[in-house]
Amino acid sequence: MALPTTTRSLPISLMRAREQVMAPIRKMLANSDITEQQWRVLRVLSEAGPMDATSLADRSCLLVPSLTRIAQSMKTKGLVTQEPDPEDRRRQMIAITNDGQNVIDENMEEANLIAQGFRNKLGDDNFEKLIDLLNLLDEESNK
Amino acid sequence: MALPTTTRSLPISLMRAREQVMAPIRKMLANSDITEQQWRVLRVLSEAGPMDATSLADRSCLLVPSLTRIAQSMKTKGLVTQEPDPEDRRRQMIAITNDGQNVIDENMEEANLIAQGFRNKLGDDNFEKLIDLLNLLDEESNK
DNA sequence: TGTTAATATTTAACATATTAAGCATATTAT
DNA sequence: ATAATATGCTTAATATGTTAAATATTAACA
Repeated sequence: MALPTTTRSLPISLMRAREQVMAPIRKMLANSDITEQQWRVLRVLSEAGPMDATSLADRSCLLVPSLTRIAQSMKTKGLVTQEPDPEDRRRQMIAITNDGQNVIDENMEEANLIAQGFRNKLGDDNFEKLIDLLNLLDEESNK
Repeated sequence: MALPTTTRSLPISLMRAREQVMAPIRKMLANSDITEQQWRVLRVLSEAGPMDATSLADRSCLLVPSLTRIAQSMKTKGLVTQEPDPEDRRRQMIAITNDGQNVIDENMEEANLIAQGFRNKLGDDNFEKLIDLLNLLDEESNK
């Protein structure tokens, strides 16, 4: 057992890969003083428009309690607004503001370059294959 | 843009896959009242023997400040010991205890079954290919 | 209509992630 | 030897992850 088994461990490899992919994104976002989670929230709202907290959490890959806090701090920063749905006052509708959209606009180009960099690193075929396999892990067994 | 781009986003796919892979492991460990991070620490110590905190953090995929507190709580639980290296008293040597090894022994079989489940889900070739691609993301560009 | 169940969100409590600062010990250069 | 630097770890501060409990609203229904 000369070489550590962690090199061939799926959880470990996933974790390390995620670190590598996230690092340049976090670095980019530090200039705008937002976290990667806040970035995801902004991107979802920018692409899909206002939505309720549960849907937003789901699409942003956040747990609902995390989103609650993130939305609060983003409201304070003026990046999003939040108000109850008149149809169902349990629902909190969250929307991006102009300032929030500006953060998107200021960073999207670089974000695309970063994504392209990883694609180039693997090659197009491998890149697509990787995403297919990752998505395959995320299917069905969610019972 | 009918379908969300997040399905083909590498960071998002990595995150979701990691969630799916970790979920059953966390569930298993809840019975032993330890976290997945503590599990990683125990496994590294069990496989590689006592080592200093920085090496342990690196091999456990933890940041050093996180390891500091995790080691503290694991000492409290009696899972590990910690004492300064006589050769260099800046270094803290951390070792697994018998109780810690018992946690490994009690869970390893099920852990292997969980890992095997994901391997079966993808198929052997895809599983190896996936790990290769993930490891490829984690190379070189670490400048 | 009043009670119960379900839904949507928030709060709480504890653990980790991340970055920066602080501290003690070692090393290096002069 | 000693001041400057580097190293290894801890502490601190803020943010998120995770699970459970609490709150508010709506739906179901006897």
